[in-house]
Amino acid sequence: MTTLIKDLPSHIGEEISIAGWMYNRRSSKKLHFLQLRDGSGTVQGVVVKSEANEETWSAAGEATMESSVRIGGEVRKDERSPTGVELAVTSVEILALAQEYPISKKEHGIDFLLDNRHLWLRSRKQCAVLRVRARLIKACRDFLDDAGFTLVDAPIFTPNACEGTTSLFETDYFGSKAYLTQSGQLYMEAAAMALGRVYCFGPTFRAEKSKTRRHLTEFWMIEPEVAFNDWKDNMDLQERFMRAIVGRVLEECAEDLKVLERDLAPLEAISSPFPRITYTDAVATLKEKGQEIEWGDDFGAEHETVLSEVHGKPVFVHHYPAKVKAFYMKPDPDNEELALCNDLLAPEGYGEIIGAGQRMDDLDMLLAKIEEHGLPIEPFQWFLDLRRYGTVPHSGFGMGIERAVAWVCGLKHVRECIPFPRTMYRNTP
RNA sequence: UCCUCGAUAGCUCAAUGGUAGAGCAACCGGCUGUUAACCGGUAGGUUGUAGGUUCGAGUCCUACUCGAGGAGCCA
Repeated sequence: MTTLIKDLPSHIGEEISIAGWMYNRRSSKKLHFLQLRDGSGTVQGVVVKSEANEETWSAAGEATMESSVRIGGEVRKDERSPTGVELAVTSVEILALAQEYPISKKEHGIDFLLDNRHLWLRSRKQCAVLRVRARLIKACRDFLDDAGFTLVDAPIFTPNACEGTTSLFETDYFGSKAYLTQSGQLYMEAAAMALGRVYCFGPTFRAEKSKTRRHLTEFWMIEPEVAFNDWKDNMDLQERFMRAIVGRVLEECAEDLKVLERDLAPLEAISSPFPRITYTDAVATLKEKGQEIEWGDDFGAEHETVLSEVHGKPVFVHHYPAKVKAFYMKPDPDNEELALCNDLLAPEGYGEIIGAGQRMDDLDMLLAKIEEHGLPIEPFQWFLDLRRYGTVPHSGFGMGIERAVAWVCGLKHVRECIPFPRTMYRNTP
């Protein structure tokens, strides 16, 4: 019978057994302090030479860092322990003696840590990030499921680009070309015409040679799409969505955020309404702040940082120039130069975590846009069918999971927000 | 693709052009309560690769390889 470390406080005074790994040991002549972890938590096991049998004492001294062990002992209350309990060890069984462990207690460089990502995952902070990621994903899905959305999985192999401009990973598909998806959105538009409210959640691939703290070549994106929602309904949905998921993480991951030393104030600020500014006003604000930008330019990373710093909470920027956005964005009927789209910029310099828009629902205009962007018509025939058979206004958005996790956890780089990051120069381990 | 920076012990880093060093990890010893434990000792090196300058190169020069940060693009 194995007890989880996290459950130890409810077993005080009992003789129990735990199974896990020894992540550190501190020893003196007559004492071993075994630092143990099992994935659910950590606890200190104390072996006293005068009280332990010889076998237990020597096994405790022989276990190397990260050896897997089964430890038996009595759970004791102890005020010196951070968790309030420790284990008075009566038996130590070494399941597998670990070789010299590469990751030491001192600091390491990022290159070494990424080379040893498979081992780095065992450290306290990385475990906390993975738990926050899992909770955040669950919060996303729960929110959408409860709001009447149906999960619809989009294909990973696709015959064509969703957005023409970005580069795709090309694969051989039985002699012809196929690409790894860069968005499930077009397929969600089809699904929304069937089920009304839908979303997909899956991996996304971009072959862009981006080398920044906000980019991965493989990342996860959640993409809701809603029939009959206009661009404004869409922003309302995003705001409720963000509030729900960040709120859930604040509630359920307090311990992990503490381990990550996350300042909670910027996260708690999401409870008040998010500012909504037009692209045109945003450009004016940037000029006031001394930024170099002209109307019609897309924002750079620094522009996004400056804009989000003005408000200290997520901020919507809407009505971008149609030119800088994808072909499927619906133009504003009052000003065709503008698109009915929005981005959500996270505070603290985390940049764009949501890209959103109302979709082009008019067949002829969509045809014209596809031609304008120099895209082939044939692969898009099925997409055009959606406009031929009962087209409706619809809109949706995509949120990058790693960017959201980076912001929530207060991490500098998205590569720590995914278990095994894929970047331009790294696809191992 | 472009710009900047970097590569020295297993790891993190030092070393004015003049004998390659420290801390951590490992190993041995010491310590009755440690919290990245502490104290003493041992071992550990073709300084990323290939050339060049020099009496002498970890250090200066050239090329290459690998990586990091940023730009563009995006989530």
